[in-house]
Formats: sequence, structure tokens, C-alpha cells
Amino acid sequence: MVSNKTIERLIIYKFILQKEIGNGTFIFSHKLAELTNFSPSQVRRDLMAVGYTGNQKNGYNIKELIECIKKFLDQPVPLNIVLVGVGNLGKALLRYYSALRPDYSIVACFDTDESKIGNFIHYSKCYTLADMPDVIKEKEARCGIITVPVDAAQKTADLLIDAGVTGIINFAPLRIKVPDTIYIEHIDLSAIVEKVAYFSR
Amino acid sequence: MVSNKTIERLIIYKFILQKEIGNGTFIFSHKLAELTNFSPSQVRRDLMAVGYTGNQKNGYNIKELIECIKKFLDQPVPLNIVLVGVGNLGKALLRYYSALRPDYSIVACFDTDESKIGNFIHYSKCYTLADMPDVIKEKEARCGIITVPVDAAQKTADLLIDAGVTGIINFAPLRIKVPDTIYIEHIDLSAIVEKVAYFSR
DNA sequence: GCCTGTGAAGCTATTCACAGCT
DNA sequence: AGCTGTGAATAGCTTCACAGGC
Repeated sequence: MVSNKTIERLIIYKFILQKEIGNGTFIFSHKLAELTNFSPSQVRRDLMAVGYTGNQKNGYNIKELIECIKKFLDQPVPLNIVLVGVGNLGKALLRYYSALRPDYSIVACFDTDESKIGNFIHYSKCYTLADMPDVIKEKEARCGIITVPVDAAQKTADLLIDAGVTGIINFAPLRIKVPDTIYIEHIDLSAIVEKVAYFSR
Repeated sequence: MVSNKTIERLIIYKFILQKEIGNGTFIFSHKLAELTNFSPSQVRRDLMAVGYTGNQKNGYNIKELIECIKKFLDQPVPLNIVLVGVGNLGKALLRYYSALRPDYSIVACFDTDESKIGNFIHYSKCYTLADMPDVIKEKEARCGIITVPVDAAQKTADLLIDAGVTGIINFAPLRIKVPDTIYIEHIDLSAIVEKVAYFSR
């Protein structure tokens, strides 16, 4: 079993390594550490987890390592995502993620505002909440992004889970409760600012 | 010394407690734990850190506890923030944070696009990068939000730090390097999606 | 009986340090 | 000489479990 933190770093290694392909065939753990601001032993530990083994003379083969991490993360591409709450943040995320196609696709979005229903917002069609079960099933979406107002967030999560979503990214400032078969990531933008305020003194 | 994790939770307690003011004068650790999805002993440990002590009969006095956490976090309100990179995400954050006034203010934003300079975007005037040192000094901004393209992010951070910022929130997908007197928080939206993809299977 | 406060235990994550290889 | 792979040590974080109080 690989820890949450290691997965986080593997994703970062993958991304950083992709930009290093042009700079040589091999990379040392201390170089990858420098690029990511982790420690060299941390890097080597993490690579143990994916089972990739380098060589002592040259370090790690960049392309092979990327493939190995990809295989380990085993993303059945593309990941289909839905977004609920097409406000300002929701719209910005729709555009942000539409630029990352085809790795990830927001395949649909939902809102309660009648005037938005049926519109396409950065390639994603907007549906009513009532359509959620059907749309999620049809599009095989596994991940939901919540950008609704705080009072509607828990209800939104419940709807998403009922419709079959197993991963949630919640931008509303509360700790949504989910069964432990569901993975949830909280991104509380106001709490992040407060934290930076505290530690930046 | 109080840990990063504890600070994170204190901020959450503060927020949750503010919504509980109407529901009674006192709150038990297990109730606060339920609202936040942390454990009761975690809650009690964290409150030890701020030095607030409840009573065995009623638990914690909500208003007193909020005041105590606020005092502990010691935010010299308002925190002045600047944002660099007025793209889609930048604009969405400008609007998001302008709604949280007056706790936090984005007092200025910066961009390289000439057509944006001088405009007000959700109460924040847009300046050129060259104005950054003066504006940050004049507005006494201590925190910078980076929403520029990945290739410009490190240079942007360096400029912010030179201008006197001590805390950074970085939305660009790379691990910006900063001196260890500077606090930085990385929010990599594409990495977050990958992580949820991994754990939601 | 049920709460808080907290030492001690348990668990997780990171770093050290070095054997083994080239 | 300088790298990787990894057992062992350390550091950091969370939970247990219970004394003491209402």
C-alpha cells in the first residue's frame, strides 16, 4: 500500500520529468529532488514504491521512469468529470480543465439557474440537477467537482454519490461528510489564505 | 511551536464555530469533531495548543473559543494580497476573494497584457510588473497569489519576494523555489484531479 | 455518567547512513 | 568517487486510555 503523500509526489515527478525529456536521457535522484524541492532520499523511497529501479552509473532513465509512474497510477484515460455550480469559480475551472484535454474532460456541468440549462460552457453542456443520475451514468463520470454555495454543498455531494461518483473535489468551505468508500479532497480557498497569513509573518 | 496541520484545523474550527453561534452557548469536543470530521481527541489536542480550556460540564464556550482562536492566529486584519496573472483563474480568484471582504483584500493585481493595465477588476487595479515594488510597498501587501503561466511562475515569485512579499499561493504547476523565510503553498489543480482519479477507483 | 486535559502509546512519514555496484 | 536501494533511526502526527472534575 502506497501512501497518499507518495502518490502526490509521484504525480509531480511525472509532470516534472515530462519537461526534462529534452535535457538528457537519464536523471539522478538528487537532480529530481532539486527540481521538485523534495529530498534525494525521499525521491528514492518514492521510486521504490513504483518498483522502478535505476542504475548506479546514470541514475534513472527518464522515459522509462515516466512510463513506469504512469503505469503505476494506472489512469484509465480519459477521466470523466462533472462539475456542479457554474458560478465564477465553476466557470474558471471549466475553462482551466478544458485546456488540459484530453487527459481530463469535464463532460457535463450542473446548475439550478434555469437560464444556464442547455448552454455549453467551455465544451460542457449544462444540465439541471434532476438530470444528474442519467448524465453521470451515461457519460461514465467518476469524479465530481463541487463549486456550489456552502449551504448546498452537502446536498450536492449526496446527489453526486447517489449518481455513482466515487471521487469529489470540494471547493465549498465546509467539511462534507462522505462514506469511506468515497475519496474527497477539500480545497478551501479562504482557509488557504488564512494559513498563508499565519505562516508568512 | 504549533504544527502546520494544527493551524489548518484551527482555521476550520473558527469557521465552523461561527456558524454554530446560533445553536447554543457551549459545544462539546465530540460535537465539534462531528462537524469537522476530525476525532474528538484531535479537537482537544488542538485546543490545548491555543491554550483555551473548557469545562467538564458544558464543554467549550463557543464565543470565547472563537475569540481565543482568533487571538492565537493573530491576524492583523485586513491581510493585503496582490495577485499576478489576470487570466481566467486569476479573474475568478479576484472575484472570489472580493466577496470575502473585508477580512482579506486583494489590493492590486498585475499582468503583462497592456490592454488590462489601469483597469479595475473586481475592485483591484491592474498594474504592470514594473510597478510591483512600489505598489506592494505602498499597499503593505504581505501575500502574493501566482496565477501566471507555468513558464513565468518562478520569475514572478522572485519579483514578489524582492518586492517584500513573505507568503505566496502558487497555482502554477511547478514547485517554485523560495528562501526558507518565505512561506509558500502550492495548489496544483491538475495534480489534484490526478490524485482524486487515483484514489477514487 | 460523561465530560476535559494529557501522558503514553501507536502509527506514519522522512531522513540517515551505509552496503553494494559501476 | 559517486550513485542507488534500503534497514534502521528519527521526527511528526494521531489516537488511546484514564485521572480528575462536574
